Amino acid sequence: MTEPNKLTPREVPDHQPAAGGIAARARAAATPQYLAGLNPEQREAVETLDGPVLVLAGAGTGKTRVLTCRIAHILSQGRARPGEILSVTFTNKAAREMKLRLGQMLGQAVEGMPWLGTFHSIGGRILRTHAELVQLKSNFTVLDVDDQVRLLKQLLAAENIDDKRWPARMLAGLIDGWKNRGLTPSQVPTGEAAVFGNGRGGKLYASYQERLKILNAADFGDLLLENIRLFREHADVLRQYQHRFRFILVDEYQDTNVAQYLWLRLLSQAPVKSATPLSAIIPGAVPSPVIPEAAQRLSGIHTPSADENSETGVMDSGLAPHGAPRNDEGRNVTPSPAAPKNICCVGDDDQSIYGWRGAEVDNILRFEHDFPGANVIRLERNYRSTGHILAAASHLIAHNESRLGKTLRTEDVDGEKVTVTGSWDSEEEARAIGEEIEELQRAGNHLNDVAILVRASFQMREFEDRFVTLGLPYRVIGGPRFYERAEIRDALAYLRTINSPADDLAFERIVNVPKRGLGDATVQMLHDHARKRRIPLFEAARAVVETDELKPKARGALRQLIASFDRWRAQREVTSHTELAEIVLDESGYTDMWQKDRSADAAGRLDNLKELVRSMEEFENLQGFLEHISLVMDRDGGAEDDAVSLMTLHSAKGLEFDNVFLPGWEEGLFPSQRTLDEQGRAGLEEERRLAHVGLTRARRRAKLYFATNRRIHGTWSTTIPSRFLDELPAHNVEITESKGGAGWGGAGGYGPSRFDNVESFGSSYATPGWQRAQANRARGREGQGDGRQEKRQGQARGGFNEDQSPFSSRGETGGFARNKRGPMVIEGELIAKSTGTVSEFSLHDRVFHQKFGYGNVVKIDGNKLTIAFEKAGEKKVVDSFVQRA
DNA sequence: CGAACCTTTGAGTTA
DNA sequence: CAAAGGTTCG
Repeated sequence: MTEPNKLTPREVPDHQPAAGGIAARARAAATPQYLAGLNPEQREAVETLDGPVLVLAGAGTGKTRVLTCRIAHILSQGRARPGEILSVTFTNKAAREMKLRLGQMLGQAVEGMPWLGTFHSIGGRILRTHAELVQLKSNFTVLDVDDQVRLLKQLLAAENIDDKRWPARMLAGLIDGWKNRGLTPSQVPTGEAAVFGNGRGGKLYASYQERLKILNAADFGDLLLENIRLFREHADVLRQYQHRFRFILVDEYQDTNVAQYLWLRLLSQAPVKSATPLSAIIPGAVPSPVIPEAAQRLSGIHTPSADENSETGVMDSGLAPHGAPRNDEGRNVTPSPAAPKNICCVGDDDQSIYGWRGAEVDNILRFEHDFPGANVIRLERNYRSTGHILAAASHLIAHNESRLGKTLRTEDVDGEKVTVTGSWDSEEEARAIGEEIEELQRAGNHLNDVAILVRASFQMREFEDRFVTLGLPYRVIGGPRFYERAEIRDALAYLRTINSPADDLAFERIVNVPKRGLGDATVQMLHDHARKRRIPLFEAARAVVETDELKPKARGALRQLIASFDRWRAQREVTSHTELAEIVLDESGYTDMWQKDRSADAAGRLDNLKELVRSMEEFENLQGFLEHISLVMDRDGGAEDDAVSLMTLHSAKGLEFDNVFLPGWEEGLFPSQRTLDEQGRAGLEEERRLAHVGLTRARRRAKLYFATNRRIHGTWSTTIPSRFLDELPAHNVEITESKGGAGWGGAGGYGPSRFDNVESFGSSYATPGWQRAQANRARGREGQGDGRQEKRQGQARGGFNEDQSPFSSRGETGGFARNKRGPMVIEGELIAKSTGTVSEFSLHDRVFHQKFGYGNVVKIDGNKLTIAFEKAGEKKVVDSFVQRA
């Protein structure tokens, strides 16, 4: 959660004190400066240090600010030392942001907060300290999803389970889900354990955990689950931490899952004086109602909601999942031996968007129950968005039933209305947005103040293509994590194999990368060998090369590989770890492999490898590097240049921009059909919260889009506008025509007209537009054949009659691609945009492009080049985007 | 063993 | 449509 990356005048009431120097700290004794800029609610949230506090902080209300000020307050009041404050966030980015702000606030007075970090990094850290107690060694490896799946595949094979019918990925998902809910193998409800592999799911989970211990490895879920197990089984260790953490702060509390909840609950309990059975604190420790509750949920048995609404004050949907009975007596109302610690959770139930990852909105809805005597403080003053945007967002989210209810206020001007624009298809949508961005740019806006937020990442491509053509700089935020990229994982696998010869997964990953002629057959026989003698793969390999079981070729290659590793391990003693990494990548032929690779991303991969080596410098040694890499490595930043940000709605949480474009508001895509199918009404509400998050990212302009046709799985289908558009308050919304060429709308389109019936916004399905759309969809189903034809049909349906359409008379004789609309306009735009300067490239030049790879120039038009790419085909690109190859 | 070709399946969000 | 998995042939 990163709050303002930029302070606007509107945020004056929320203004950050200047970095606190000595003077600032001297004054802190009187009215600390960090308190001065806070509004009364914020101040209450900062100053209420004792007992449990829940801060319900709506979007843009200064959540991060409250958290950091609170820490500053605790420290300056002398209530705790930095090492006695546990402060957890979800992302590294949020943790970094808080550290940064704290540093600014307190000067260098604080060396740093050792226990400020993500759930996973802190969990991992605690686990390493007590690794032996959970059958691990302190240098255990954190597995990524890839390793997990490969391990599970092996287990499936061992059990003779057909991995077609029972994919390893599915099992990985199930196990992950169980871990998210804090369930060890023995605690998984039998019914649930049986759903996989003809009843063998539970068994597989158990053997997976066993294998992890043998490999000295933990997966992400273990970082918390094993922590919980540690605390449960070793009360003395738990007590030690309970004692240490005098204050606990939790960011994004609405996103916590059951495991995180249990973990927090364990830690937030004051030290237990008498021998209180842990089961009194942790329901999961003994058979307890909480697990069955979750079990019912997953197995699809929805128990009708008991009427506990009056108790909790939560408006319950009456439908699962959130409406499931709460079993308060079982869960945590058990009288505690001591009052809960000073725990402060900050969150916003309206921004809970990680239900699919196991987050329990219930955690925040139920806070007052869990922590009796809790102070609940609402932050409702929004310092971010204009009136219209805030009104639209509030009205939308008001359609949700499961919420605590907040009313965001702003003192800002109304500003521009939220716009809704319909386009013919996703291409036109991208074109329209591209144009609007250029317009904003011309009006003096920085591209850094512009973001496009999509529901699903596949939507990004169209924008990227468009921006490349326009020469509009952009950056994709999120995307695959740095350490998830193949080349990084490969490099790490080499280092892991050096560091821990028992890491079979790592060895297996690189044994034939680059190709050494050690294929499946060889690996299989190594496996057999290893299993028979109960030794790691690497040792098996060492043994096997001494026999003649392998063909000479494979034997030689394997022998050489083993010799290399022996050499590297020896060098480890005398070389720095960064140098070693370079040597390894070099001598293994790995960098060579990519240098020879002619594909578009090869250059980028080599860069990533360099970046990896560079990042190693921050660590003491190889060991330390490997311990943290999987938890700490983040996406590459590079936010220096002025560029449009492109990301998913999920990764936009915590950010804000002056101008926010929200494309793809169509049924099926947003709200996502899959969420609806899987989660029903709760899913719809989560999607709506996502919409709310999207809107509230905008400071000054929020622009929504929907397209009538979209390519799904490669085929075009007709779509209908999202119901969320119907749920916007008409007063704050303006319907505009798509600018990306002749509009299709007019009297016949459902764009404008669906908002004619101004007062009927609440009853979505009654609007004329909705009905038309429904009818349209029904017809659209008839002929789903050739996409192009589909489009033409749709065009007629969309409401053109021949006279209205500027292109209809031209038909297909105009000499333009049939499915390209308004090519003249585009051409004109291109020419107009052309700088006129003669390109430094000439025909047939061989060039390289970051995204498309190698190609030849086939046409030059000012600074616009048409290039035939070897892989990507022919594309029109601005010359500054390519370099001579 | 591995490249080349063919078939199938799947595109939702992530620490 | 694209990636991933399977099959075939050199």
